[in-house]
Amino acid sequence: MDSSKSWEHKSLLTEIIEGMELAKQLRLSLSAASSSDTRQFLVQRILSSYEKALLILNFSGPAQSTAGAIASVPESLVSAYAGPCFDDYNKSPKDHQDLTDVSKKRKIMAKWTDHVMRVSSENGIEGPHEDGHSWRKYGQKDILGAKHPRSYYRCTYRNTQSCYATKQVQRSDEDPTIFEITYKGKHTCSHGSNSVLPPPSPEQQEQKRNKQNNTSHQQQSQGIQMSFPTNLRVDTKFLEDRENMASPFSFTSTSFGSAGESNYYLMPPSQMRNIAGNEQLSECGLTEIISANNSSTNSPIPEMDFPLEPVEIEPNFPFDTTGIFS
DNA sequence: GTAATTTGACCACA
DNA sequence: TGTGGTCAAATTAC
Repeated sequence: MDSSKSWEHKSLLTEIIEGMELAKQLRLSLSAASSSDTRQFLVQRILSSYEKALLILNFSGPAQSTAGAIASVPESLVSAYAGPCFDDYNKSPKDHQDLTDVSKKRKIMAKWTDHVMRVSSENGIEGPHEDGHSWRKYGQKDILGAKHPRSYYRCTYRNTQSCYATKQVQRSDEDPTIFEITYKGKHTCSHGSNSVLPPPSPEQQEQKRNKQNNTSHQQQSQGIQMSFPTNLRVDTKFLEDRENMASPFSFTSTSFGSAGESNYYLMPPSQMRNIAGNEQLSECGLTEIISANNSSTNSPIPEMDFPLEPVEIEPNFPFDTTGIFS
């Protein structure tokens, strides 16, 4: 690591640690009935701190570090962003036609990629991700050069609501606890992230079948929101810069809908709201998601509730900074 | 009984 | 022709 990288690393750590400290102060402030001005000030400071950290990431080389952070965003978030307006940018009318013509098989599939992310399961169980959508597995294929087969999922409501969203899940060769997930298409069904409690994902169902441990049961009974801090960790390696992204993220709506073949997200909704603004995001259907995320502690979108949950800012929160920023 | 998963076969693309 | 994506019958789970 050269000196500039080291400086960035240090600055990032400083900003993130400051954000944590401020969040703790805010928590104390909330419990201590301090003035709303104080709280707002703390919130502003927290957001500012994270903005700076993200800015540093943005300047410090696109694909590696920032993409790593992207992978830390729970799939649900990314998937949600990928929803309403996420994929029309690269589909021609013919593509839309083909989507409804199953006999054409994979004619257009090569151009379908919406976004790719990697999620990691610390306990190694299958299915580290839950995105609020209901998926049905329709195939599995051994991929040349890959140690693990690739699984293919489509929306459960493909037939009933003509929802043609699909995803591919592949276990990483290097780290079997990491899953590379590729989303394709958009959800047009009404059973997505807005459902009160989504049906268990195929991965969760597999967990149930395997009965590997009690954790999955606890996750299900307690709500999915708790599964992120416990089961997911930041995948610092993330994706290679295969899409040659000029910038892995920007705070404008373009990064959500028309940036290119693939899109990578690294920000929790709260950050996106703060930086991008609701007006722009709403074009992609983000407002609904974000407001839901912030509107209630009993969010109907449990997996959206990750940014400032107490567990996230506990002192023992697994800030694996060596992995994040290396 | 219904829904989801598995898996071999088929098809399109490079 | 090999590979990846999808189909669909058979199987399994609930």
